[in-house]
Formats: sequence, structure tokens, C-alpha cells
Amino acid sequence: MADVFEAIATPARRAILDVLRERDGQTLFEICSRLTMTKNLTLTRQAISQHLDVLESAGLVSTKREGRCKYHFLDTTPLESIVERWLSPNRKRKER
Amino acid sequence: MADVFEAIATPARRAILDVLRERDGQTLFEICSRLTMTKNLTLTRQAISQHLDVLESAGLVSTKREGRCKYHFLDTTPLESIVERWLSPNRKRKER
DNA sequence: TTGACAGGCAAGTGACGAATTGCATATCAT
DNA sequence: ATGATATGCAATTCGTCACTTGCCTGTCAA
Repeated sequence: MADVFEAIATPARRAILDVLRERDGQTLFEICSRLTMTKNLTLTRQAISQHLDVLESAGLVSTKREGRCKYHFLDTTPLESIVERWLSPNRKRKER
Repeated sequence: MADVFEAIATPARRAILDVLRERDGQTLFEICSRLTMTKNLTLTRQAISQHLDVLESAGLVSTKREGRCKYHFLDTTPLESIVERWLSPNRKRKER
């Protein structure tokens, strides 16, 4: 389990999370074309693959292999650690 | 206004946020000693000062100068953009 | 005024990471 | 089987960033 904060540090990986939120369970090539089309990100397939590895090792993306295709799914639960670490206590103070 | 995600990407800056959450309004030297004492972080004063600059330009830390002392205050509101970007829509789906 | 204290500026170094390039592997259709 | 599709592995380059070092500026007390 790698660092969640490091995973969302770069704009490319955040764009990948956005793309997966728009449509979950996409393959690598689908993510590539979506990034170039809607996000104006022209990256190599290998670059995006490496980004997906980082996101997966951080627990933000889970994969499911079927034949020669690999589908990627978004999982935002690791991001809740950020809320628990800093935001939650502040909200308690606001609520009183 | 710099990148919030880049600001919380490194462990040192996250430790600074933790230190400020334990006790708000500390000076640079207080933050330094707290990091070395409780967080096992041995960094130069200049290094922490640069980290504070990054955190301030990201809107996570606000400062107030009084004489030769500079007090640092924590502001977690920029972190809520993370919740709004990925967590909120998921929570809506869970609620139905 | 002199020294101590709190902080700032700037250049330099070292290392890590983002991205590319090239080749390799596995699966499916014809 | 053969070519096309979908992905994986590995080495390399390049830039950026974290951190240090050295020196400087401003503030307060004796």
C-alpha cells in the first residue's frame, strides 16, 4: 500500500481519477483516449499505465482482468483518510 | 494560489500540518522543535521555512507577523476541494 | 550599542520521479 | 498459424524538488 498523498500529487493521475469517475471500469486504451479527448492530456500509453500502477498500489484503483483486457475501477475510500486526519476535527468545532 | 495536492504530497509538510493542528499559532522555531521532538523529523530551519512557504501559498497556512516573531495558523478549507471533487458524489450515490 | 534571537534570501547539490523509447508477452479473430 | 489487439517489462533521459550551506536583515534586551 503506497502513499495516497503521493498518488494524487500529479495532475495526470488526478485526471485519471476524474476519467474513471465519469465512467467506471474502463480499459487502458479507453482511459488514454478519454484523457486526450476531454482532458487535453497527450501522454503515452506506457506513461498512463505507470500512473495506473501508482494509483492501484495506493488503493485508489482496483483492476479486473478478463482475457486480454484489463478493466480499472475507482475506489475513493483511501481519500477519506484525509478527511479523518484534518477535516473532521474542524467540522466538529464548526458545529458547536 | 499554488497546488493544494502538491502541498500535502510530502511527509514533512503533512507533519507540519499535524503539528499546527495540535497547537495553532506557533512560530517557526516552535514548529522546528515540535517536529524533532514528537515527529522524529530532523530538518533544518530553512527547510521547514520553505515548507511553510509552500503551505502558505497553497492556502493551508496563514501567517501573522508581530515584531520579530511570525505566527503560523492552520487553515484546512482548501482540503475540502478534495472532498468535493471525488468523495461527495460517491456519498450521494450511497445515500440513495 | 552590542549581542542574542527570529527569520529571510539565494545558490548549489543530490535524488527521485515523470515521461519516453524499444522490445516482449498474451489473447482473440480470421 | 498469422496478424492485430491489449498490455507488460526495462532502461534511459530529463526536469523538478527537497534539503543543505552560507550569509544577510530586522528586532528586542542589557
